Amino acid sequence: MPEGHTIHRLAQDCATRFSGGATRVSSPQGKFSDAATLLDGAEMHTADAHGKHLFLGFRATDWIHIHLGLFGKVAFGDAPAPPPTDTVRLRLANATSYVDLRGPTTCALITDAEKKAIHDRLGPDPLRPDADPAAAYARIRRSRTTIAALLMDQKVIAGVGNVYRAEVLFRHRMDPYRQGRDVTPAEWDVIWADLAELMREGVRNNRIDTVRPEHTPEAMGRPPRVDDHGGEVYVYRRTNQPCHICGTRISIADLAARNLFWCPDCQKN
DNA sequence: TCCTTATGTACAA
DNA sequence: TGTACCTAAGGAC
Repeated sequence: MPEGHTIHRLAQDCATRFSGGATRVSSPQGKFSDAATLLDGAEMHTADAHGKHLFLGFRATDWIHIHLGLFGKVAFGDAPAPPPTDTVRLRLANATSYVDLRGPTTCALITDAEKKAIHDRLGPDPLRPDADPAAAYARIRRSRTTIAALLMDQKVIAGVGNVYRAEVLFRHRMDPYRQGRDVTPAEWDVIWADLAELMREGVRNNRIDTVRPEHTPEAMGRPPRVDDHGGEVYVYRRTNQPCHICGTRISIADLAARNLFWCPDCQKN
């Protein structure tokens, strides 16, 4: 479930389980073997997240840079760690815990300078305390690109993925095809604040829930949603199902090679 | 057993 | 814009 909230939660859990003390580092699958050998036995002193990027700090200037991509998965467990399967790209283990990383787009050993370059090319992350929403709006306000595409652009805002994109636009009744330059400062302020709150809750619960209390299945007298992504949502992956608010069937479209979901009746502005 | 799908990104043309 | 990459689950046969 790799949107930004997943990565921040991952950073927290890595810090809880592995900071302080030696960490065994290995790459059963092999693609990270050389770096794993260099780091094996060192202490993981920092776990930092920016958008969908995770950085695990070892020694003075060594970082493991992880990006889950679309398929990457992480599994934590308590010691003793079972024999790894042959798809485990990275395993960290200590006396009490282990974590296995599979299928990431990126798992690489990088330097401080390379880490900084990644931060520099990413937009503000609503989950980071240093994030400046004005920096995101500065790009949005002069763009003719649709707000749906801008929200997915990690240079504009870091950490938002396809679920949060669809859901935040629905929550503010915004037409996904509206051009960035037609989004007002007041509208952006509200969207940013809402994203920050939704994503913080996502970190807490390790899942995405976006449905307001008055629209929950219990409040609306409908059956609870069952979806393997785990959360309760308005439009994401609800193609042709009735909108929770107005009953119109949810639309799907292809936008920049990703699925876009929205209610054509509620989101006309 | 094969095919499809997925919450993502980078690079080539 | 198209394609490659990484993995696993679910459904069709």
